[in-house]
Amino acid sequence: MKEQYDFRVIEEKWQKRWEEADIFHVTEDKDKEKFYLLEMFPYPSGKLHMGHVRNYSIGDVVGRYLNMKGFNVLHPIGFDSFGLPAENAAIKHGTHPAVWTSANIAEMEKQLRQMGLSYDWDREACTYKEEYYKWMQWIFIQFYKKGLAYKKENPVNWCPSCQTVLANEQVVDGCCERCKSVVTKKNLSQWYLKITDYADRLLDNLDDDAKMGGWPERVKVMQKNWIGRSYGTEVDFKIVGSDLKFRVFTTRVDTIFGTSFMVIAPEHPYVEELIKGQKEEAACREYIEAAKRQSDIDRTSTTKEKTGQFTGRYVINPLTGAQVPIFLADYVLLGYGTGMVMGVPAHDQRDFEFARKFNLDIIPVVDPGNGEIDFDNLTEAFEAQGTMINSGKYNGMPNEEAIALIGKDFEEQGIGKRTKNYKLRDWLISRQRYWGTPIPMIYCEDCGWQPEKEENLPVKLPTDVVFTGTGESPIATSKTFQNAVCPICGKKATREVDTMDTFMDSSWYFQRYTDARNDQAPFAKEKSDYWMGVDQYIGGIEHAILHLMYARFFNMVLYDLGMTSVEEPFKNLLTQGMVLKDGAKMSKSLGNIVSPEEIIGKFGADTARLFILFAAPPEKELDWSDKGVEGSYKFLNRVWRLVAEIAEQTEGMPAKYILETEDDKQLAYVLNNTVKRVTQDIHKRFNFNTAISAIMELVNEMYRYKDLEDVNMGLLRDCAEKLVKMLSPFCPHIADEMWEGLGYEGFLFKSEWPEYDEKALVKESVEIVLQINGKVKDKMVVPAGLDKAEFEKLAMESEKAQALTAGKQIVKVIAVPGKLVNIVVRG
RNA sequence: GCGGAUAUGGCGGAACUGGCAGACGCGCAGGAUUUAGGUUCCUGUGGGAGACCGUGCAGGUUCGAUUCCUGUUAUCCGCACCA
Repeated sequence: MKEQYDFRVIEEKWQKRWEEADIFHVTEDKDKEKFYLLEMFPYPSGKLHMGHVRNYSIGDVVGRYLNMKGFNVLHPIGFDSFGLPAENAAIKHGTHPAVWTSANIAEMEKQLRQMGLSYDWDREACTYKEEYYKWMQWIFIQFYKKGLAYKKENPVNWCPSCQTVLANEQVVDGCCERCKSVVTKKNLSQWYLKITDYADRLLDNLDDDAKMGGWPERVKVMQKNWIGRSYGTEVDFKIVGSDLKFRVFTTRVDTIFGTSFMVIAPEHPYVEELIKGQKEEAACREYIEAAKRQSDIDRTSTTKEKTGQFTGRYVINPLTGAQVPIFLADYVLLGYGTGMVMGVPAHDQRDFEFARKFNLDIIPVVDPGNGEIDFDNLTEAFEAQGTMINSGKYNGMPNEEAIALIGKDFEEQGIGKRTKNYKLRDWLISRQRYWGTPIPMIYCEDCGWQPEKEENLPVKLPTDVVFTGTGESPIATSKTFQNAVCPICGKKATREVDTMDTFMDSSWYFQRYTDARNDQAPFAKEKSDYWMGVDQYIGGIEHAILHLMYARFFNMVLYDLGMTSVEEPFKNLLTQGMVLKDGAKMSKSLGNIVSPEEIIGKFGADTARLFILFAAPPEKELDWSDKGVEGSYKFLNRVWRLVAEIAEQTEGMPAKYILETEDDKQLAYVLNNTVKRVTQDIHKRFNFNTAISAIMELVNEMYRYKDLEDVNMGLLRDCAEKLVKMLSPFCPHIADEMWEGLGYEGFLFKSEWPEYDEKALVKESVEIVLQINGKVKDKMVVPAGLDKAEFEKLAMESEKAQALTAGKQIVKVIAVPGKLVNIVVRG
C-alpha cells in the first residue's frame, strides 16, 4: 500500500472496476432472500445537492451491508424527469425540454457514480422517455376502464405563474407549492382520479401494523389528517316555498334542537334558486361577488370576523317545527360535506360568533351538569360532552347516546342517515403544460370521451409546439396533434391536449424497477411478485402526503387490477432529516449552500459519505460542519496509515492467532464487540452514527495495542481485515483499496460480513459499582459469572463496603450480578 | 385552536429492557515531533477549592430515573372556519 491516502486515484479506480465487473446488477434468485431497497428518485434539476447525498448515502450503507449479509438486494435509481422547470428553461433559452432534461440527467448520473453508489443502472427508469410514459398512459386507461378516471367541470385551483391547475395537495397556505404564487379559482373541465373511493382503505391500512408498522408515526398522522374522515349524520331540512332540500352534514346531530339558523356557501349551486325573486336578492348578489374576489388565504383566516347575508328564505326544523333563516356565509366551505351547515351557536364556536354578529337565538341543548356554564351569559360556545336538555324526548340522555339514537330515528323516518365525510378530494391530474405524459383520451362528438387504442400507445408528445405561456397547453399549438380518429366509430375526433400531473409518473416507478426493460407491459407480475413490496423506502418528509399517498393509491389500484400481489407498496419508511448550514436550510437566497461537487473534489466521496452519516442519526436534522468534514477525512487517513502498517508487517500471514496476554484478550474483546455493535447499529436501528463511533473506538484500541512490546500480529491482521470490511458500506472505495492492500483480490461487496465470537465477549472479571443509598461510592473488580448470592456476599465482604457501612444500620441490599451492589443504610 | 415531535457539556451527539450520565467526534488547553506553520502522536477537557451538584422546569413512583407517570415551559413540524 502507498504511504499516502490518495482518494482521487482510489475512487476513480474502484468505480471503474465495479462497473466493468457489473457487480451491482441483480436478477431474481429464489434461493436468496430478497430485499428491495429504494430511495426516492431525484428530479433532474441540474446537480446533486446535499439532501441527495444524504439520502443516497443512507441507502447505500443499507444496500451494501445487506448484500454482504447474503441478501439479494434490489437497489435501483432513475429520474423523475417530466415537470415544469424543464419547460421554463425551454421557454427561457429556446431549447427543447428534452435537451435540458437529458443534459441534467447525464450530469447527475455522473455525480451519482462519483459517490460510489451501488445502483443497478441496468434498471434505470426515466419518466420522460417514451418507453416509460407509454406505460403511464396504459395505466391511465386501466384506471379509466375501471371507472376511476373522469372529466368534470369544477372550480379549480389555478396558479397564475405556473399557468396551470393544481391538485388540492399542491396548494399550501393558499399558495402554489412550487412557486409560492397566490392560487386563484377558475372553472375548468378537468380530468380527475377517484382517490376518494379509496379513502377508507388508505386510512385503515395506516393502522394495520402488518402492512405499515414500519412507517414513522408522524407521517401516518399527517395522512390521516389529510384524508380527514369524520362520522356524522346527514339531515334534510325542508325549505319553505321550495322543492329543494337543505341537506346538511353534522357530527353533532345531538345539538339539532339548538339550531337557530342555516348557512350555505355563497358559490353553492342552490343559491341561485334560493335568492331569485327575494327582496334580499341584490344584497345577496353583492355578497357573492365580494366572496369571489377574496383569495383563499383571506377567506379561511380564522381571525377574520364572520360575515354573512340573509337570503330571505327559511327552513323547517323537522324535530321542533320551528322556522329558521338561511344565510349565505363564506365560512362554509363548498368543498366539504354538502356545502350547507346547520347553525347551533350554543355548541359551536363559529356558529356562536355568527349568531352574535346577526343577533340570532342561542339555545343551549347540552348541559355540562356541573353548573359551571351560565347559558344566559355565554362568552363562548360549549363544545364538550354533557346531558341533553331542551330536546324533547331526548332530554336527560348523555349527548353521545343521543347522537346514535337521533341518527337511528332519522333513518327510520327517512329524513336523514348516519354517514361519513372526508376532507380528501378527488385528485385533479390535468395540467395545461407541455412537459408531461399526454393524457391518452380522444373526444368524439358522437361517442364522447374515449381512450386511445392500446396498440396506438404511446400518444407521443408533439415536437411542433410553441411555448407561449398563455394558460392553454402548448400542445394545442401543434398543427397535427389534436387530429385523431374515434377509437369506437372511426370518425374524425379531437385529442386531449393536457398532460398528466407528474406525481402520476412517480406513483408506480417502484413497480417499473422490478422489470424496467419490459416492452410488453408496465412490468411482469412474476417480477413484481418477487421483488415487491419495498422493504425499505428512504426519502424526505416533504413527500409525507403528496407522493406517499398517491403512490399508495396507485398501488392499491394495481393490486385490485391483479397486476401485483402487494397492496401497500412500502413496508418500511425512513424519512431523513434536512441538511442545514448554520442552523438554517441551505438555500440560494441565504447563500449558505455547500455543494457536494466541491466537497467530493476536495476530500473525496468516502469522506463526504462518512461525515454525513456520522454527524447525526438519519432521521434528524444535520447541521453541516466544515470542521466535521475535516475530522472525517483525518479519520480515514488514520485508518489508512494503520492498515498500511499492518499490511506491510503481516504480508502473507494468515489472520490466525492464540490469545495470550491480557492485552490480546482486551483487543479481541473490543474487536468482537465492535462487530456486534456495528452489525446491530446498521441492521436493527439504522444508527450509522453510533456504528461509526464503534469503528473509531476499534481503531483507537488498535493504535494503543500495536506499539506494545508483545504484539500478536495475527490478531492485528484479523482486526485490520474486519475493520476494513465494516468500513466498506460507509466508505466503499478506500475499503476495497485497503482490502487489496491486505493481499486480497476482488470486491468487498462480494465478500461476507464479519461475524463475532460470543466467547470473546465473555470476560473473566468485571468492574462493578458500589452504591450507598443509590449514590455511586466506589468501583471494584470481581470475577464474572457469579450468581446473585455469591456476588452479594463478595461485595458485602469487601473492604470498601465494610468501610462505607461501618457504624450504620443496613436496611436492604440490592445486588445486580455483574453490574452493581446498592446498600441502603440508615444513620 | 387541534395533532405530532424534541429539550443532555462550548458544539454535533451517545447512554438499546430503569443500573457508572456525557461514548465517539468537533472545539479548546498542554506536551512530543518539526527551523516554523501545518500534519502526526500523547495527555487533559460538565460545574465546583471541596463535601458535593448536575440531562428544560415542578412534582411523583422506585433501593436506584436522561429513561416510567402527572403537571408545566420553550422550540420545531404538520393541519387549521372540515360543521
